[in-house]
Amino acid sequence: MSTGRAGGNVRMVDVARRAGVGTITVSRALRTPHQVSQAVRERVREAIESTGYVPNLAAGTLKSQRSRVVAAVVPTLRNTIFAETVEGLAEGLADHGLQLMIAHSGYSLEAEASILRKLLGQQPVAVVLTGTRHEPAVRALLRSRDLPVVETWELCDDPIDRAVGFSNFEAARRMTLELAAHGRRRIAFAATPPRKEHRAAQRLAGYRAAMAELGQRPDVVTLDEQGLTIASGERAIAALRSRASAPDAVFFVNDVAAFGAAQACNRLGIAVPERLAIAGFGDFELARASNPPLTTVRIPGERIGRTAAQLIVERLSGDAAGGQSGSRVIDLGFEIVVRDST
Amino acid sequence: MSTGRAGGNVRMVDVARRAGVGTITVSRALRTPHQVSQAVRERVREAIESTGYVPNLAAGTLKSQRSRVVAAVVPTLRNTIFAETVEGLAEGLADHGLQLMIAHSGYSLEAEASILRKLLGQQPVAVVLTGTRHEPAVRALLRSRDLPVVETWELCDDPIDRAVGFSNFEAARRMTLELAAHGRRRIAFAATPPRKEHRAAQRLAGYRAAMAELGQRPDVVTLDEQGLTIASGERAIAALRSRASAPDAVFFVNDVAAFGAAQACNRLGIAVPERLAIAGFGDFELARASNPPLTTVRIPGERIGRTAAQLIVERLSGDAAGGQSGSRVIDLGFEIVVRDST
DNA sequence: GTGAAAGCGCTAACAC
DNA sequence: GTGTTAGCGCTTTCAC
Repeated sequence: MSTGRAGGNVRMVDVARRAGVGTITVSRALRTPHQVSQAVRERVREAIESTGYVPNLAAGTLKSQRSRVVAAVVPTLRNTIFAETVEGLAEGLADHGLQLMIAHSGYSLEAEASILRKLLGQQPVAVVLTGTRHEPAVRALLRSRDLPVVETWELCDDPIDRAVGFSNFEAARRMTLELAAHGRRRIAFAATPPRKEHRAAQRLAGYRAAMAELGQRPDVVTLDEQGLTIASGERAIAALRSRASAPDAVFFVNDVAAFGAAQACNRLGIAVPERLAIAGFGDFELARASNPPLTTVRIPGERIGRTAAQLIVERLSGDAAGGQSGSRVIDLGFEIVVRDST
Repeated sequence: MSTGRAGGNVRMVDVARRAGVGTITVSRALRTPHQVSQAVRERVREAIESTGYVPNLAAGTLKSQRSRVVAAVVPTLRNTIFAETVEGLAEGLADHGLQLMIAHSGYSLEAEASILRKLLGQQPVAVVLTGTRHEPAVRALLRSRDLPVVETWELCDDPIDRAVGFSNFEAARRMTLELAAHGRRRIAFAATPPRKEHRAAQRLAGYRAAMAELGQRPDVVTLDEQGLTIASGERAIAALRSRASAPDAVFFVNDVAAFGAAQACNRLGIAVPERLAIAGFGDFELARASNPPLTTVRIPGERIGRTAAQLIVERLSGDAAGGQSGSRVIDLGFEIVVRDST
């Protein structure tokens, strides 16, 4: 392997020598400038500039037992909604000099566990996970350390440390009741294949709960394995047509599929919302662009990230580990957005 | 700040003691297992398991001057297309035990430079950048080190080290000529606001070149500041209608805006492609889902990432730094996909 | 406000 | 195939 040489081989001593100070002064000028006199600070700044010095964080991390890295695991980056959370998180952290290290698990809990183990080797100061379902080893691993951990996108009675999100169950339940309140009788739910994703499963459960409250039989269509594509929504409509008893509303687990469904209806001459109401989940831009625009559930993707960042910063700067500066679980809520598709 | 204690405080010595070997043997069992006897390897494995040991990479990095981290800077993660590149890259690297550290620049070259400086502190073994336009300081900083650097998404005569991508100029030029070949006379181009993104600027230049070849006057509509949203495409159509001389084709810098344009046409009763042809760029799923489906340029987002990973791995495992195992610039090409919108 | 000495936990180099 | 020794470049601790 080629070298990847440390710090372009300029070391802190080199800067110190050039500035005519000790290394510790350079270190302080960098990390706690207020502890260094104006004049020295300036000399150090110049020395850094002229040498092109970049601190070797590995050394600092090793000595101080504290990196400036936060590790995060998301199912995928391809889904805009996680990307928003990640950007919110990255920005919130960067404001405090923390760097995000992201890995994706492909929705596999096993992958999550093994990735996390690798990430922990980087000595992160905090960990952000997606969801509240993890391998038992993950909880153990994280709890045994004195690390801030934030679980996102779901709520949870017993988080590893903190959780920020909203109730997927409640959101789906409310949307289902909303459809019923608007006079829909046979409300179907278009779900992802079972077990794939806990958040999707919770939405399905919320739908089932609402149907039970309404005294109606649930009617679940399963979307393709392939996942949440526009095409899968189109195929779902095709599947529904070949059924004996047609629903008068379909609630999709995701806006992307709902959009595809609306497109398919347009093509097939199925009047939306007259003959079939369509609802989605996520409030992506697609929902507004759909024809007709989709009724959906708006969820606070970016705010989840920002809030997670804030929790981490608080916990890191707060007094000792357990600083209870708020609840362990933060519910950012959701919003039912009614548009013309229902 | 709370501690974020190293390796859950189990150190390599602890594992070594438990397995009845020296630390170096544990180190080897982890990194080069074939150098350790079967029996010892097994004892070490057990010791690691029972102690819950996680190696402190900071120490290894410090000593070996080589981390297992690759740093990447992308403009944004919100754009699916970069997300694909990032996932391809992450997967390609993970196969070789390398961890990706991503940061986003928000399309700002200054931000890119300052972010990169921070990332370099993490002692990455390689760097991946988006685009080939950077602050001069970035080139200098990277060249002064002996690091594999891959610039992506564009081609370039003089890459910092390696480049993987396709010609945005050529792709746009070819699409424009394609539209002309299909009989379009007044071809407009819907561009992003100037200077924002070099790749978009190159597409505009390709369009202009094609128009010059055709002996026609270019007609450029500028999309909203806000960027590449469906709504911006809709507004572009509105803007075009209020013009004296209407184009008979619009080539959008991006599928998302093109999709919005097609929607707007449907709403306004502008026949696509009869009265107005619409072409996009990117071949996102939206392009296929559009009504009519969009003619567009397909670009190899994920392959760019995979190829970048491969180049990095090659350069790292190859002989000394300069190992010329291929060209410095890899053109993955593009594909004009003709659908019903033109 | 500044410095000197010690050592974080690994791995390279060299024994055996 | 395995162990010993030394030291990576910082930051902590303690002194001034």
